[in-house]
Amino acid sequence: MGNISSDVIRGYNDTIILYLLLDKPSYGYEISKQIKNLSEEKYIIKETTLYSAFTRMEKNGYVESFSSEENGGKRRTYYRITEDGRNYYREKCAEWHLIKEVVEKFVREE
Amino acid sequence: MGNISSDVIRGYNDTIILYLLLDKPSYGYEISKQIKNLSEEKYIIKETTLYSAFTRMEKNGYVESFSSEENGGKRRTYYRITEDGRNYYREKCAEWHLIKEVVEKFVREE
DNA sequence: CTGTCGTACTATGTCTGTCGTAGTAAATAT
DNA sequence: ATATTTACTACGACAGACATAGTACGACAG
Repeated sequence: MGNISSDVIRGYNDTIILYLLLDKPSYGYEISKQIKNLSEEKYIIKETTLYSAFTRMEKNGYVESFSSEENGGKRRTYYRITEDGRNYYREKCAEWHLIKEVVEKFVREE
Repeated sequence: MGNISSDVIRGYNDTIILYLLLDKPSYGYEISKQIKNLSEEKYIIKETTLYSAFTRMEKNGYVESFSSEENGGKRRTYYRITEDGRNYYREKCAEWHLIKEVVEKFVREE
């Protein structure tokens, strides 16, 4: 339905992913499910978007990856948030409040 | 300070511009001043971003342009919002409420 | 034992919007 | 006379999202 356009969420994909890594490491498929569930199907991140966000954030030092060989199941790449990642997340949260304030001056309510 | 990154405002430039055209036609320089003032300097749109938004939106039929030769001053290109533009603006406002709801599930307050 | 579905990715190339840089030119202020 | 403000246009670069496609393993049904 009233689907979210990629341009409006664009600035927040990293934030959303980092949020889901705050408490424990996770991996692509799980993250994508959590986004879908937490947003109540309102936002479903594209696989390519998600995985390219991981590589980008690893390059920027916001997350680090490790492999799970064990657990019998399929091989997965887990990501763990770093201190830099936590700081970046906090900055993005602060920025969100600013953005909200600004955009709402230009959105007519009714 | 904590300046707004282009990625987060990206999806809203068109909306912001259209908002400022709702009541009367306007032109680049004026729009850019109004964005700056209304946002209390929190968001200053880049000239190139603004003018390319105009051309894009004209192509999409959201605005139409006309020239002011008269008035003695410099030649300006004015833009007037169309019916399609108004509809698009309304859709974007609705989307904003959705986005807000979604993003706030992933932003930690404190 | 075969095929389909769900999981868990990787690779590649395209598109769009923003931005950096630069330049033009008229009007206005100093 | 010169600098600043106004009002754009042109061009090229870049980053993030996306479409499309492909790989590969495990589970489970028929």
